[in-house]
Amino acid sequence: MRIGEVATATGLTTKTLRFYEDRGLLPSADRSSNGYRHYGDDTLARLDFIRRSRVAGLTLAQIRDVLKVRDGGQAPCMHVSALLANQITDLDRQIAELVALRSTVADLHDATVAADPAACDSGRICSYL
Amino acid sequence: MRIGEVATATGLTTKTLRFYEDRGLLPSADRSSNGYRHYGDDTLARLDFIRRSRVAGLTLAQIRDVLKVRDGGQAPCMHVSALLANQITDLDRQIAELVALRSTVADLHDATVAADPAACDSGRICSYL
DNA sequence: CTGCACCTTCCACTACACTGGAAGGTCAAG
DNA sequence: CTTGACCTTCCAGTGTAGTGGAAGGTGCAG
Repeated sequence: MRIGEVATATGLTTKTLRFYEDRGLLPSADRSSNGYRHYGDDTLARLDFIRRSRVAGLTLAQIRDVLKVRDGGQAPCMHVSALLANQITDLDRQIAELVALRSTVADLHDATVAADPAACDSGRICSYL
Repeated sequence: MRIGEVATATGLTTKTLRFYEDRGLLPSADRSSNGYRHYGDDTLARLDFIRRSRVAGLTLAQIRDVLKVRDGGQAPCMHVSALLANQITDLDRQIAELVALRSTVADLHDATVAADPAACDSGRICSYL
């Protein structure tokens, strides 16, 4: 398959496919005599793996590392398991931060709603923030 | 005060202060005859406002707009109130996304823990993702 | 032979908030 | 007079995941 066909089959753009190659998620593609990239069907499975991994919130760098393990002939199970565990820890931290921020902002907003406009001219630019 | 003193007083770097000026959060500073920036004490209040706004998760562009309203002589109350309301909506959306993602990733991780390593060699690169 | 779709590379740009470094001017102390 | 701590400007890079466009080669139909 040429790059455009892979793009159509996966819903990605040719730009993105070249970008993935550049970032090491796809191996350097075989070329026909005219220089066009040429892909086998295994590429579609690989791109679907990349898609699933993206949906799971992994970065391209993380996905690249998993693929590198796999391409080295090793089953990436342990690696993937550890990666997902880290991912969960990260997500919990991010969620906690956002929830705390939400609470802070909600308090600030409540103050703006129940406010005396005259207070606006204190020396702190805005009395609500 | 010179820029270094402001930096020390606020805990920011001189780089950041020049950057804020460039982005319109600080007005073009007065200069001494040698070209050095020269700040009044009101700058500290302004930078503290910027700090509080940053803590509330506002972007520099949003803070700049609030300051522009304020510098125009208007009390930015209504503007700030609307901004905070938007911010809460955004945060709720982000939190919901992260919670959903956390659930997806947790399910994937559970599968890796309770797994049969032999399944790793199916044609999908990694059977867990 | 000309148009069109397709492919190639390379460079720049997006948003965000800085940060690093080069090259040079200023000022007080020793 | 030199050292060192300041200050100035400007350019470039960080990380993320691409996107946009220029300039040019390839291959097939009409």
